[in-house]
Amino acid sequence: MNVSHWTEQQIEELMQNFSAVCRRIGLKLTHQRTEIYRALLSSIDHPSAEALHKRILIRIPSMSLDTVYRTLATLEQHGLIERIKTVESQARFEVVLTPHHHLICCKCKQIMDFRWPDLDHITLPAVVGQWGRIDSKTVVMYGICKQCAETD
Amino acid sequence: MNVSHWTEQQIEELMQNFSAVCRRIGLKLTHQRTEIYRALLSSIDHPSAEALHKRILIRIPSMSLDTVYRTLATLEQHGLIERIKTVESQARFEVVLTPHHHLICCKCKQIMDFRWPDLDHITLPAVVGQWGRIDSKTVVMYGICKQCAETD
DNA sequence: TTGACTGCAAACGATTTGCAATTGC
DNA sequence: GCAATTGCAAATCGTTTGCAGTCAA
Repeated sequence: MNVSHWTEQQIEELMQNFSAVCRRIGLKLTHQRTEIYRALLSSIDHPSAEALHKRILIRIPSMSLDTVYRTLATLEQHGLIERIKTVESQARFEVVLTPHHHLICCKCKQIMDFRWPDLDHITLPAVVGQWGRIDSKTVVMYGICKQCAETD
Repeated sequence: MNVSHWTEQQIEELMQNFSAVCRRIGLKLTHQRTEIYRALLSSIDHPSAEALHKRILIRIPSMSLDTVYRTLATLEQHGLIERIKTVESQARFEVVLTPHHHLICCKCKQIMDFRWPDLDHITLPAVVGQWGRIDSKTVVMYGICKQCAETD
């Protein structure tokens, strides 16, 4: 299950809060749902749906992978968890230009490049240096581009 | 095919350069390979393999999707094109914490969070403001973590 | 009781692979 | 001529969906 951000007691408090929120927004408190949330709370390593499922199976052998996927989607919809932001599933390609960053419009999915030389000059947080060697540093910004905002 | 970063003439120059590089590194200059590269050069919108394939089909109806995938992989291996960096194909989840960024180790695929308050204070490039409304701003850094670097 | 939720199995989309035929060098 | 490359079809992987049974409220 690996180490968590939280102590056992904090986890219990957060689970209480989870129950309260679910009740408030009308999500049924099923065994599966609470266990999926607890497993994610108890994980520090950003597990994938499948990794999370494997962990939960140890405690609840009947848990199905579909339920994990569906529950993660539900919890995400209600803002209880976050999918780590990336370009959608399809990989996209580009000819190598100079280093740059990406603006992604959540509506039209278009990606715009931009440069940000200042970013290369500001000091990185100390933890980054402690972590290891950095090969690339990319900012991904999500938002709504003006065209999409206007055609709303 | 949509607008390109380049003029017709620049594209021809870049194609010349492409041929030279392929010859140098021992990649055969097949019709498909050059057309895939040209199509990508002529695209400004970060197409997916499938999108690129559709475009090429107009000019070369026999082009197979597999070849597009394979060629993109080959060109990427040789550093001629870049796959836009994201977390690998699998989506990963986390409980909502405070805003943070990600360090991803290319070897062990582990993701580490870090905060970077300074980033929130520096001014964004002007183009970003012109583009539209920003909802989120995430830095993804790729590299090799110390553990992996040591066990090498 | 009843609609929300689950498990199962089958479908799905993006990508990769084995293989035989083709092509650049 | 030979190895690299291609097209085809089938396999794979992560994820989603239809459906019938189950369970929280």
